[in-house]
Amino acid sequence: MIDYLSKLNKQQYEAATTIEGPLLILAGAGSGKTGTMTHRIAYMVKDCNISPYSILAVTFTNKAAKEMRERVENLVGNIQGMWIQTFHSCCLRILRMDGDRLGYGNNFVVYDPVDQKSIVKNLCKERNLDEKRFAPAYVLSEISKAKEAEISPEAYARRKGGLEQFQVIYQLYDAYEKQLKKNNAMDFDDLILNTVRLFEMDEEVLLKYQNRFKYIMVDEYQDTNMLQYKLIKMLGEAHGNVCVVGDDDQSIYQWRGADIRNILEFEKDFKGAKVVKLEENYRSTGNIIAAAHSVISRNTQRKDKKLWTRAEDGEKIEYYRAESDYDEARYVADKIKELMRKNESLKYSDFAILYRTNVQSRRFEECFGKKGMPYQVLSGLRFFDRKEIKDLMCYMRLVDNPKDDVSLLRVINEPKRGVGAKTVESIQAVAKTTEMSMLEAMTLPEVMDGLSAKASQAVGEFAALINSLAIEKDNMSVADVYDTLLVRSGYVKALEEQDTVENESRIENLLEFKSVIEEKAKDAENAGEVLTLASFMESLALVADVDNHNPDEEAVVLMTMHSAKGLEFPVVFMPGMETGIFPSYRSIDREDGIEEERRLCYVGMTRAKQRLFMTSAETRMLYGKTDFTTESQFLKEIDRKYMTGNAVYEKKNQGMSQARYSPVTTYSKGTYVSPIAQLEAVRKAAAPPKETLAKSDVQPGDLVEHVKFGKGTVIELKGNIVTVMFEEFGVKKMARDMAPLKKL
DNA sequence: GACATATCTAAAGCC
DNA sequence: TAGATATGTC
Repeated sequence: MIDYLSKLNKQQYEAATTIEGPLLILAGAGSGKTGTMTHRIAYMVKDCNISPYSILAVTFTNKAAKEMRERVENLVGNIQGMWIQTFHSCCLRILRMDGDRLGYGNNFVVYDPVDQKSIVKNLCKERNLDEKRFAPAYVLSEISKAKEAEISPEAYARRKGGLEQFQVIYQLYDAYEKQLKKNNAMDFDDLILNTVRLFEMDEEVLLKYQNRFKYIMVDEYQDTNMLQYKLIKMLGEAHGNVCVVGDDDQSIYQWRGADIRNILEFEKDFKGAKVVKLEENYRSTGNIIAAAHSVISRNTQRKDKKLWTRAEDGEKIEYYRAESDYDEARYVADKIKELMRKNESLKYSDFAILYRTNVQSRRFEECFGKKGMPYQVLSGLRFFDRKEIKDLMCYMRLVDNPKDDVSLLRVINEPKRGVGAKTVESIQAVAKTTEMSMLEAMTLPEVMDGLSAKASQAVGEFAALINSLAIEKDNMSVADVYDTLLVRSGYVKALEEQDTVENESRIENLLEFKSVIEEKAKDAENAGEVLTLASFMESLALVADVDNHNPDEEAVVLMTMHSAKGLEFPVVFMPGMETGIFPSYRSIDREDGIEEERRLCYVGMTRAKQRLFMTSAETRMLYGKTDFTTESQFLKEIDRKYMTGNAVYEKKNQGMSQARYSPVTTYSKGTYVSPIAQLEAVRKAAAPPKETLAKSDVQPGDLVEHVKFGKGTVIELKGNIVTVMFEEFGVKKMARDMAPLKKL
């Protein structure tokens, strides 16, 4: 009678039709998790007469939220009033509506990690702190950890005791919080933390949301942290209709603060919880599932469950021990060609190479490039983290809010316009005494008079550009503001002047960004609105995924196992199965570290639908040094029955490489010298003397030779830069800084 | 202030 | 090795 549910298996059906009370859905890899969740929502609306308005579904990524929204819409049609959101966007919405009680203006801005870093950097500079001991990344991770545990700066100071190190961090944490408050800004952690605070402080607000969201669903529950757990707990307490979906075996983000106890102890936290296990896998062959199980079952901290499949056993997993990292890449490339020859239905995009660290992509890129095989690398760097995008966003943010000193600092000398540290300091000093924003302060005579002609002109033009746009912004489209900034800031011109491949791609990215603006403008138009600069900035605050994996592109996919979570490919390669790489050397001395690596291995293996290949290399170049390697323990953990290949790992492996993973700490004259620095020093002493080439010695077209890079051709001379293209790099790369060059 | 050179360091990345 | 950042030089 309910035909849209007829495609579900028994467990899926049970999960989708259990609506009242706490429910834990343990959804194994490839078990039809998203389908079950969307059908559950459809069932609520269509068969239980639950208003979409009462439903809250929370995910971690925009992509997941978008996919869920689309699939639910397909099933039930209009879902107006339903919240399908990421944790952060959900909290942002709540805080915009009801956050005034916390003392923030409701137009607060959201600072991303780049902003956070620049604030901490400035705080360190003001205090003249050692930038090694108090690296921004370290300070921020302490701050973030504290916030996730709801530890205030004062509590942090008390808890960490009197150690000077932590006293300083306390001071920074405290100053950081004050600055954010002063700037009317929140960071990502604050979005969750402040929502929890709001609920704790104002019962009325909490009640409002408890009454509204009578049915709550949480995706990827194994990835929640303490604060997110608390948020859900508070919202769900009144009615207990909390359904969480996840897989403890796929918890691979503990290093990012995820607390696996949330899923392991759900039944304790939510009394009377029902548990449904989705254990039938619809993705992979029998051998792949069995092999993956033989690995993951070694973990001690996990819920008891076992994936199974009706599919055939399929081919065994193939293992190849390559001679070197070069040979490893060659093997993979040849294998892909061979498989495509044998099976005409296979396309390049059916193959994925899933590695542990991003640097591993390099060998594959070189090899694929040489063989003319198409590939796409999904790197860790997100579109909106790219420098040029971030720069332009800061320009726009500054126009939108001229008081935003954080953004101003970022772009005041970007592109280089002759406004250096000295000038910036003098502006900051005046801004502080007059309590003005830097933009206001920079045109005052007391600043201008102290500047050189060049600097004062640059400062004047910069201020005029921002101020005029700030006045005109409401009469202009966002795209026009953007174009004006691109041109009048001189940003594009600066990129064009230095004609390198990198800059070309920067310009491409800036164009891509414009199409993002135009897209948003169109969306707004369709909704009968006009896109304002403010709403555009707002919509970007929590968005990051413009360059996600594009399955339609005819290319082999290269990415980390982390980013492959949730995806699937007919053929998967897992290279670098070596101790130190996978499992990572940073994790091998802790059992919980190894367990997380093992889960990652499980995630990688279960991405494969038909074929799975694992490889390792006897020698690998790492950090500029070639070393012998030891095979990963995970290879040994796979039951022999499911695997073939030239495995040599049963032989005793002489642990030649062990030394490099347990670096010796050496102290000389009280200063620490890292082992890598020591090696570098030795190598440098042994290096041949440099032959320096003056710019006047060559002209474009000349053949030159570099000690390390080999032969190349001079492309151009500009300023003091000699740009040489080296044969070995092909057309793709150019190099600068060519001091040790010999003319041929 | 801008560019050149030296030095250091190296995991994964959601919002 | 290669990128990011600190330091040095013009």
